[in-house]
Amino acid sequence: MSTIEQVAKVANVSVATVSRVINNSALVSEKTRKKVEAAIKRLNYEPNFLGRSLRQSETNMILALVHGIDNPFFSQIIRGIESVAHAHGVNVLICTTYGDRIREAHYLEMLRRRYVDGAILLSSCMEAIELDKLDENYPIVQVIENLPESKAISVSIDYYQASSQLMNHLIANGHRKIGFIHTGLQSIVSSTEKFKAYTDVLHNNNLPVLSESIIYNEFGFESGKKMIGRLLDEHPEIDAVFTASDLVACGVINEIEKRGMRVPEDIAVTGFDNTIYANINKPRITTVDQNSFELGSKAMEVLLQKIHGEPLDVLHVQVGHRLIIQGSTDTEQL
Amino acid sequence: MSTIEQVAKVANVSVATVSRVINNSALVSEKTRKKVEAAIKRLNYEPNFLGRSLRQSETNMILALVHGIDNPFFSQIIRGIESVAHAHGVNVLICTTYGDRIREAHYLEMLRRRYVDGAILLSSCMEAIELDKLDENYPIVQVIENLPESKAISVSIDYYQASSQLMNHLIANGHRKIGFIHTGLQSIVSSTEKFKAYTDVLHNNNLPVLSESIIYNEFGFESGKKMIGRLLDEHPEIDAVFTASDLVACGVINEIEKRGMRVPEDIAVTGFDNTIYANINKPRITTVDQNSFELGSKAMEVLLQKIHGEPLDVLHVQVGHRLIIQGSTDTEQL
DNA sequence: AGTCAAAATGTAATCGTTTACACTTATTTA
DNA sequence: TAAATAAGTGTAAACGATTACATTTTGACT
Repeated sequence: MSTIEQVAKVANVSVATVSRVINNSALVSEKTRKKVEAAIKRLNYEPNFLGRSLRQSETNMILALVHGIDNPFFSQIIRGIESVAHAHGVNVLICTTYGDRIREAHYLEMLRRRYVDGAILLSSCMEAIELDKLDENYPIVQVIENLPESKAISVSIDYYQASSQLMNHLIANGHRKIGFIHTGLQSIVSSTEKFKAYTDVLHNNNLPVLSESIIYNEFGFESGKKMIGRLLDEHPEIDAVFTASDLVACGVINEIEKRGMRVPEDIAVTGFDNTIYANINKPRITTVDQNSFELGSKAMEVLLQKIHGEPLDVLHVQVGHRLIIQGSTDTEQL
Repeated sequence: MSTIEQVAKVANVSVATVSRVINNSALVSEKTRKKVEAAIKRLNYEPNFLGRSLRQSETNMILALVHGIDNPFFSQIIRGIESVAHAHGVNVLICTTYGDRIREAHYLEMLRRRYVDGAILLSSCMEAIELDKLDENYPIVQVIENLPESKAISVSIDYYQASSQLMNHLIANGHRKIGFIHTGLQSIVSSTEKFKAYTDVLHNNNLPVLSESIIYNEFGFESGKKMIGRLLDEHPEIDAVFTASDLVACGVINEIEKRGMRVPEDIAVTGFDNTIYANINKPRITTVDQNSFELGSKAMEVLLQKIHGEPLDVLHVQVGHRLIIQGSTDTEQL
């Protein structure tokens, strides 16, 4: 590989001049620019990132740390991140944690070691104290999840309100025995807010709380099947189920139908996130659109501000959501 | 942030000694090691990766370049890559191209600029010539797709054989009017091999070729719906459809049922990849398991060999596949 | 032609590491 | 005890870029 020095030699100029050409400095005559460009082309030269970044202490790369990449909801958020990042000449490196604390910490070393200029955390599994410590020293932003005690800025929808709307929709459609399927870590906000809305709405309507509250850190099809099975065994009377994600709802519906009941006629089911899963299931699943693309782009905008040292007045950025009523709760939509 | 020099000053030793401690050199006495470690702790020092990498010209990071991250088949492959990488202390940076040549080239700059030690390309959209040029200078490996004329090593299953098996299965089940849904770029091997197998098997059985050959670079639900629509308009007689991916098969089945026909009784449908989509659809979809995890781990092993300059005798690594017969082609599986 | 400012170029320090080599001790060996 | 060896440490040169500052060249103006 060729270096700036070799280019300088070939073009018969100094390394400084070559650097100026690379960085489009105005301080270089047309003649030498031509000469240098020819040399660059001849040697097939590409500036070494490490050298440059070391000197400038910025890399124009950011880290998007995500639980796993096969969740279509996450991948939409990442598209949002990328769109803003690319518009600003910033590259996005996606790394996966699969909920593993050690691996998460390991990738976050990239911040400390100046490999990236900042990080966006999608559903981090850190504690508030660790997060705050990181936040004091490096530009980071949380999306979807936010640790309420933490001072690190976060971007998400209003889970409580969205969940309340879903619950009110179920009640308006005549459901009285509504179950709740708990997935996701107990500690994360999206989970607790959903559950809080669920119980609050029930209480306000003098209805019973029927929840399967074994906690999984899983949003999968199979865990949906397993948990609705348990819930039905315990509460065969339920006529509706609130779940935390579309894929879980798919599993729930699958198991309900396997047991000979119909959705939505016998039991209505709601999902969350408005992913492809909600729309390829038969019936389509009533869900909440989180504006995932906007979640991502907003998060990236905030991160850029932090990177550039601009002051931020808010601790939380809220994005609007949209209720999507479909066949899994409403026969008219079938 | 503190530097190695500050640590050296605090510990009252030279930077070389600090470096030795960091890198666990045997050439340092227990006493000084303790002293240096205390200083490191006190200053909260973390080695700057850029400095180190610049000097050693290796980063212990590799790039996984992928079309998009929401394809569960891809994400399984990436898990395979990660598992081998992490076992060797290598980090995996995932970057997305969405089939955009320019963006792909842009991320591949990371190779040239020494930001990563190597790259794995999942369904690259480069030309063979470009790819070969890259391959001459940097460690790269292709997975799934491989450009036949290229000299860059690749890892995949035998698409031709897998597709033939699917076709023979359909014919064995009595189907005679079998359609083909073309998705993916015309140029990519997985597509062409599938189509070749399709036509070859039909010819061998004196059956007609009925294909919808508009080419999309899309493996989506909606494109499946659209294309089966066109195919049915033109060939209402078909009794089976071969598709290139599970999600496309979902769309195809959805549209068939919307038109009042049943799967598999009226029309049998096959998918590809054995993803979650094949298993949440009703009926479950007959498909081919590509051993995606193994595809990824093999690819990473090969890449490590290339990075370490070990000679490789083969140009292509083949991984075994498995036919999965399910309800979408076989009433007995319903 | 001589003066001066502006433009173009070069020199060398710098970023934070690693590491070859030189040097100083401590330990063994004859 | 002196010489030879080994172990521990330090010095300074890399790695490949950017950039403040110094220097040279150019061109305009008197």
